[in-house]
Amino acid sequence: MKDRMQDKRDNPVTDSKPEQVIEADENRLIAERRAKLKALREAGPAYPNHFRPSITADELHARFGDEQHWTQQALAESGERFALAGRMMSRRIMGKASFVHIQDGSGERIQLYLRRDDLPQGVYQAFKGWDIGDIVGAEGSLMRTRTGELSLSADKLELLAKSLRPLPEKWHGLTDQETRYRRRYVDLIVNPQVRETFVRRSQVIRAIRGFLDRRGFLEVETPMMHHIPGGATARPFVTHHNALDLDLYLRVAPELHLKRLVVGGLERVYEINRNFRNEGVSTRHNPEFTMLEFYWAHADFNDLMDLTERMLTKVVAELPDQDGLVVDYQGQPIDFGRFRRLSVLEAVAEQIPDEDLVSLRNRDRLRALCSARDISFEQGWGWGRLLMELFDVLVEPKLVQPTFITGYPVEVSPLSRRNDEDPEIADRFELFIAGREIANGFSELNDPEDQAERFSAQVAEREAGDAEAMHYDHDYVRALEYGMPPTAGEGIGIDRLVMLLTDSPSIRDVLLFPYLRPEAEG
RNA sequence: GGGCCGUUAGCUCAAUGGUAGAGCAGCAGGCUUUUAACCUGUUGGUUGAAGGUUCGAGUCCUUCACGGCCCA
Repeated sequence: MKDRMQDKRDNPVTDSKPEQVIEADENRLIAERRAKLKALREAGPAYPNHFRPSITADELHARFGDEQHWTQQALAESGERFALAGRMMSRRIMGKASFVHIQDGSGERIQLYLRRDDLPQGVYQAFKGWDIGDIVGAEGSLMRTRTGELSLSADKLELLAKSLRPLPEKWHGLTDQETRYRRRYVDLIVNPQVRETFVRRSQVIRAIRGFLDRRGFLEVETPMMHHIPGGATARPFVTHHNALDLDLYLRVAPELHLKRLVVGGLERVYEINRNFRNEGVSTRHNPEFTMLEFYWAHADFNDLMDLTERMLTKVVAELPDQDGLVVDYQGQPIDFGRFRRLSVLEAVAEQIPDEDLVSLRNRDRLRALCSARDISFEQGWGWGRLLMELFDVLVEPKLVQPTFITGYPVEVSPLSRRNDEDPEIADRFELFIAGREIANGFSELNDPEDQAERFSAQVAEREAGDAEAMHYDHDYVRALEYGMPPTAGEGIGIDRLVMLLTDSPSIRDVLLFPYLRPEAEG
């Protein structure tokens, strides 16, 4: 394999004629740049890799940004030299001198001051033929311009990589949503807040890892390809293993594997990774998305709520540039310092004044309430599922501030442990913020016989036509039969959490490459 | 899946059914501290695709593709 790649490399790229590689969306601007590239190739290596920057733009601004201290005179006297490499974002040519803004790997910009007579013979002339978008290297000393802008006065300048495609316009930038998602690389170049969003995403995940690691949780990776999809009620993607001639499912959740690990004695485990669900695409749903799932032996769902509250508070507090625990999301303040707790029944009763905790468990009563609100339901549904339909419509959108909802019916919680006092209720909670489900956790069902019965019930639902119902996982039941310690487990939707913490209205804004239909040919 | 909106130059946007334009970018020239630099000149289009109505379609109609928002 390596050899083949080497062969390709030995084949000089200069042999290919630009005319032969012109693609459908080529235009005059690109053709002009290709002609310049051709001239570069004839003059020597067109894509050199020897220049090494000594500092980044953000470091320079941090060190020398103080205009009072680092005056033009102070900078001139220091005489320190720096090498910078970055993409040319704007250019102002004034005869024999020019100003250029470059943007480097730090994401920041810094101005270069170029004078023909300061640069080696011919370099300034060559520079005038370069383009915005080209990546350049410059070396020189710092100065401050008349208007006070920190700039590098360059006496060495070199083209490091030619850009063939014009960047979006400097003032309006790139605003077309489709192009921004399809060409995320361009979006990242020209829209600084995109970079900030993904830096923040990384910080959130790092903070979560740190929080769990400090508490003795072990990060693990479990299979993405499952023989039996399980761990969530969702339609899976199907793929095929050729050599084994076997259909496999992309996982909808890592849950059952992680709990096998708890059986095996890894009593605090977590995984932050992708799940795949074969559902619609919207501002809140992407076919692949990132979940944190963690399992904690000798703890229950109440411990999880406490831990989740502490984790989210900590994550928000640790975010750089975050002042306090109140985060603004789409114009509404969200207070990560206060978490409310109430049951599904209480939450629904709050919205329907005439009902109480007893009447809301009556199946016929719930049917009537659904019908009155044009909420469709199926004949086989019990009180639990009917109640959840009401909850989804009446309560969920109103849960703006962080709220733990408890008291989920067992009917909609096939993997949760039953409550000791009320066997129709699961020891489970979900966390809602900004009207969205952020986390789902419960005391795990570790009774293998109960679990076997619930799988059977799910299989019956499948056979009745529910494509989202779970399959029977015999090995998982077998694992439980070896004995799983009492355990609590939880999943947190990382993408949705990051949306909240980056004030992003769409999940696509927190995914570097969100799913889009293929571009039309031609 | 349904409803509404959108797709015009590289980018951001105009254009009563009547010759497709502007700004930026580009190209040529000028300018040795500019800041969306400036000045002069100038190139650039299969108006998302395919049909239809019309003397004439970017504009009206149909279908399709892709996207956005809302709903399921």
